[in-house]
Amino acid sequence: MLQSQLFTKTRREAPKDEITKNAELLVRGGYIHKEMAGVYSLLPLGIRVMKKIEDIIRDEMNKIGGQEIRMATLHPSDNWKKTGGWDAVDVLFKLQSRTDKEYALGQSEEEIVTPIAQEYVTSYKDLPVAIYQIGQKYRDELRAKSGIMRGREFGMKDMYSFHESQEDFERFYEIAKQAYFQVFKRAGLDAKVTEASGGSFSEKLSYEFMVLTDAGEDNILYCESCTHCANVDVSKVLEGGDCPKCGKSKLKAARAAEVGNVFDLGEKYPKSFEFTYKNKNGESKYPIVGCYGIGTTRLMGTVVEVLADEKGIVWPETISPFKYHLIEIASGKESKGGRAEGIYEKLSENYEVLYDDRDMRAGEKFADAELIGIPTQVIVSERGEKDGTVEIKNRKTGESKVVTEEDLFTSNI
RNA sequence: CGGGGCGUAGUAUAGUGGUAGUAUAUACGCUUUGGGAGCGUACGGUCCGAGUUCGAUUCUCGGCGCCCCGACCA
Repeated sequence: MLQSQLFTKTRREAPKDEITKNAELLVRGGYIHKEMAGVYSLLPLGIRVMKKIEDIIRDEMNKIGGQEIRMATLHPSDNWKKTGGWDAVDVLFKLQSRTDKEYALGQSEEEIVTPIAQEYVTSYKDLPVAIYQIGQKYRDELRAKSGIMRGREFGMKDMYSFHESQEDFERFYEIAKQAYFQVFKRAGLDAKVTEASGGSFSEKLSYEFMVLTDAGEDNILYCESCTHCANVDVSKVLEGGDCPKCGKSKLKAARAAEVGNVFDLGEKYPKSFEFTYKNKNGESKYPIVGCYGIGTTRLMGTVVEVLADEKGIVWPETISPFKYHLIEIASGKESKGGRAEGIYEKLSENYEVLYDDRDMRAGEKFADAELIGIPTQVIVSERGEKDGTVEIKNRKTGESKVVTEEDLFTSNI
């Protein structure tokens, strides 16, 4: 894409109404536009990042047998009244039509997915099944905060699985857990999963996937020698205490952002909708339901928080809006055009390229490129004109090297 | 929801009970061109309502909005 055609542009100064790094950089870079507290629109660069995040999630969910659907976000109030959520869920946005009908905006989709599954799951042969969607969620938060980390409207992947037994749910949970780790790893994050809260069999399982960052809202304790991680509120060992799992290290305290979670919903929702299936013996049974969320918007914000440096955003290649940022430095009067344009044409046959063809000085282009954060910059100027080379600069490390155009086209860099 | 802070050009900021200033952005011209260039010109602003006052962007009250801390986060 030609950067001269990109309708957004960067801002030199941080907006006065954003303090957090993720919002400040994403607004300055032209990724997002704030509509009101806790509500942001995604601009061309932002939607590209979001789509990549969604594609990674989609890929991993499909691999474990998840089937994608798209549920309504405008919900009938009856469903929420059946489950009790209409009165119990305080973050539920409720709205009234001009004919006094009541609706809810989806803050989670059990009320919708359960009746859908009910229609098709009638036998144990139909189980297990996992259904997911990626879409917008609405929550009437008392206080939106931390930029895109906690909004009133946000993107989320939510999957729901239905099982014949608790054992089968837990079997599937392990599979989903590995898929979640893959998602976060592919998106450039190192996630930890909290241990189940308490050991009592009467308590339902609930796991949270955490990424260490000061921008998070949770305080956790974790072990550096093993995978142990627990929320401070439920941890039975204090900071500095021996790890209850491996005993090799002392627990460390940290701030973390919850980027994903899992809930064991048991039979609650099937019961609310009288959703039963027939087991092998012809008996009617309620399925066990599991719910798995990943906040896509929050994931995007977390990546910015964790990887950005003082110059701007640093995207992992997997979710960067473009693979290459081609920067033309037209130091001489008439060197503009020709060479860089040809490289752009050829390079964009195989890769996503943002081509800074704007008539600006080098310093401003470099500053913009650093703010936007595409991992690999390709700098074209008269320097390599004679021998057909360009400069490749790594956004993260700042290291640069000279490569031939041919090597660039074949990504042999 | 409790507490605190704040609303001035597109953006970021000064300032004043009496004509609102700077930077940046934008447009045009000339010079410049590997780290956010220089000069000149132009365009553009006091959140909304009420009150006090001869006069309110400024003071008072109310509303709306934004940020931060806390609480909350099936």
